[in-house]
Amino acid sequence: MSPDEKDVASRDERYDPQRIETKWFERWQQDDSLYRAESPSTRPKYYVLEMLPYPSGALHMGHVRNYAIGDTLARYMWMNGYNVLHPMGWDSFGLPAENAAIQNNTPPREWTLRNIANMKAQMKRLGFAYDWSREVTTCLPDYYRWNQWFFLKFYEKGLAYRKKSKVNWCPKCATVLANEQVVNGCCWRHEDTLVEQRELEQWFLRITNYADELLRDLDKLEGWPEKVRVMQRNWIGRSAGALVDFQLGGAAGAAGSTITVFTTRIDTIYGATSVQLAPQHPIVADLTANDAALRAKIDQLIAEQRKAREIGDIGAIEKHGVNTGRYAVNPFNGEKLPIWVANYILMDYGTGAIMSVPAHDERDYEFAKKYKLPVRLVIMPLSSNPEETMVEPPLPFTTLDGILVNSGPFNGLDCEEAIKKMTSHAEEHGFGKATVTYRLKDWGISRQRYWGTPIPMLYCDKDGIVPVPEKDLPIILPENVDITLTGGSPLSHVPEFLNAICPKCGGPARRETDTMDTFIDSSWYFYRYTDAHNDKAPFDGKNIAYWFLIDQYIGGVEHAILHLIYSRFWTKVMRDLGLVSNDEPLQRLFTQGMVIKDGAKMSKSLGNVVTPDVMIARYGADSARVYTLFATSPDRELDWQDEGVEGISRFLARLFRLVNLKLCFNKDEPGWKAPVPTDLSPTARAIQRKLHQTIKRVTQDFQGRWHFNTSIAALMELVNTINAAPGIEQGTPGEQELPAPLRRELARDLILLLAPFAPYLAHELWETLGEKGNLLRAPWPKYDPALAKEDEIEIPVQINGKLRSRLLVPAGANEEFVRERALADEKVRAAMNGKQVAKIILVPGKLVNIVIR
RNA sequence: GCGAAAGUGGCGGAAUUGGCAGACGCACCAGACUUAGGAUCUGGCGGGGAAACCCGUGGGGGUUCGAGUCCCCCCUUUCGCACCA
Repeated sequence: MSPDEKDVASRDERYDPQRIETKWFERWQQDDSLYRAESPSTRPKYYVLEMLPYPSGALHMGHVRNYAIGDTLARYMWMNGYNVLHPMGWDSFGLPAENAAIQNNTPPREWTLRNIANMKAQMKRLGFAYDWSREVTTCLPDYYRWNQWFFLKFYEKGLAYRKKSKVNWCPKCATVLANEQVVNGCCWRHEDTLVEQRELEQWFLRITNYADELLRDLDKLEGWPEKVRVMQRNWIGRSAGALVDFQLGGAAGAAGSTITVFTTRIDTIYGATSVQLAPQHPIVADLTANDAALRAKIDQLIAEQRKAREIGDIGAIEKHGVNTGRYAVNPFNGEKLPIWVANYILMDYGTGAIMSVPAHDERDYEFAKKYKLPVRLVIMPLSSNPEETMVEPPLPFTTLDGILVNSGPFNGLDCEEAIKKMTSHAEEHGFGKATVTYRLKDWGISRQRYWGTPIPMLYCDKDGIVPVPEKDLPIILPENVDITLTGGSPLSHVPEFLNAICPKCGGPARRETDTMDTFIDSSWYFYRYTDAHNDKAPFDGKNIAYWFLIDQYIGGVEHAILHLIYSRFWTKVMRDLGLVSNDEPLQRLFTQGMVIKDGAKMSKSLGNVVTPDVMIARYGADSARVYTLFATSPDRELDWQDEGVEGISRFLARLFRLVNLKLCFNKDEPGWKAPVPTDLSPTARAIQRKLHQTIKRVTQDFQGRWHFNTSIAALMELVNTINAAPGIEQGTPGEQELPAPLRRELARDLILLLAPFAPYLAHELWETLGEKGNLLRAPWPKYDPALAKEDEIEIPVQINGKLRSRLLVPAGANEEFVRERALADEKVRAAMNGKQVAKIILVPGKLVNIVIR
């Protein structure tokens, strides 16, 4: 063989991912119907969705992992005959585009669209099977016009309103944030930037109208991780209790005004020994009107609260307060209680005022001890021993397992009953009522930024707030806006946008110049995928009826209370608008783990970033994809190791050579397409058994826990097993231990099992094998339980629980046989050393344990 | 502080229900082929020991014929919540 010939041969034998992937990439580019979902269709549907990315410029490994999981699942479902909807889009409004525009002097639209083009090319190169005919780009008018349309519907229903209030302001973003976007008092985008409070007039969506339903329906979401459900439950923070009015008394002014407290424990009200106000409580201003010294002390409390918020540990600061010298009257017993202002009372929860019951509340107890306020026991614990009922508990005693004492007419009631009766009592006498408070607040959606959906509202001097008529939608976001100007929203500096005509009176009107929070875009985008080009409506209900619910949603857990609660809210409103009939959008949610390297999140500053482009160039897309699935199970954190990708690349090369050179070296050989004979040699039979066991394992991984790492390990085992077959190296049929039909079956099923994980290589080998049809529509292989079954098994023999020997017995061997073989075993006899058998534990097919004395 | 998840070789990780701990891969060691090897193949690879054996799944106790798996206490890590009245 000349050197030239050798080179040619070695090139063919080598797994060359660049050659293979480029070839298929080009073919797939030419056929945009490959991954198109059928709609309408009578076939069973499967809607699998990964969270759409923000087009930041390039994909990172977290994206690759997320989309590899979804793509693998989508391909598996296709091969199982489902009509799969697997779309992709771009969450493309948002602040980074504006920042980039300022830095690079590129308009946000241009920057964004360029990033989209780049990331879309990366996705295609990675072989992700998306139905691009349904692509959704939220920053384009054909999408955001429906944000505006929805906004008008919300407004008609009273679900969108404008109010002036204290709002979260991020100085770096130069805009308002929703409560959900504030993390530990800081901006979710700028973790070191403390959010300020500003008084602004803003648009809000009434998500609190749905608080109860959002909470209740969490119980229905059985396909969601419990972790996410707990986070949403906490965020909604429902708390049932009562409001009670305390009349203000005292020497000066404001007589007759009241302080309303919120309590969940009205049953302890006879134990109240003070009233505590948040330092920002409005009535505090009256109380301090003539007392500069007191005012100064209260300002100090406010400063302490702010400090605590900065530290991020609100619970850890010392409780501290000041006595105002005034008192309030307990409406149940007429008692005069001193009014204090304290740093542990929060203005943004309940009413910002509480009754302090030291005997039955941790915090009140701590505070009362510090300031020597009286502690009055009003609940006695129930004891299982009736003789001991009246033993005083250690304080504070905070549970509901007790009965009332020192509580006038309510003495003797148990706590639960007392809460009901005392609430009614307060209602009947007009000084209180049952109420429910939530931690969830209405969703503030105004943003003082340019790159977002314009809010379709007008301000007319004569008619006030006027919605833009539906026929005038979309309100187009103007181009060529100078976004560097300060003072108000960027759009307020654009006269041709700002100035409009009032549709009611025809007079001049001003447009709203704030834009919408981008979480609106992602709250309903997955409905748009079902009908992406509809220009009459956001979507057609027919399509929703077929495609919804989304069968599987896959993304990071960081959106547990942002995107995922807004999306649920949006669906419920759409249902009440009659647009959809489902109560929830997502049947199942899967949150994949983060990708880290060297123990830390990949980041430029740490220099530990691995980019998809480099991985593709070095190993190919298949290796990068398979590695992200093999390194660990999808729900866990993935610790990236470059050597690991190397190992996967070697595995794919081994598989390539096995199929290409050893299993189907000659497709014309006689009997190639014949059925697999039943009289296989023991070696061939063992390999056939391994094949069926592998099909079983991989199939079960898809149906169960999605532990694709073990699926891929199973494929490796299969490849190793076949490679170890005697004579497999020989390129001539006569010397093969494995008959041609078995080799064909092995190759075929191996390729099918590989197809969801490594689509490029699978397609290449499918063609090598001479198969014509679309691999994505080829049926998933079925295992034959009879062929998967072992006919001889190894049984460990233990003596007193310690392994002493192993027996090789036929699979169905009866107990007596196994017992005798075990007792006759040489190693066992030696280990028993003539001792007496006390007991023999025999687990059929599993083990023998001989207990000796 | 409260709640959840996790802790297994040098590393990533297997071990669906209590039944042979360490599958699979990486790294490493030895060998083969080779002008060469960062290619490929073969073998080895938890610790101790010459071996028989002994020890070993964060630590301590328990249940069981048998525990990585179940129960109790403790430690560590990650995540969530955190004066929510």
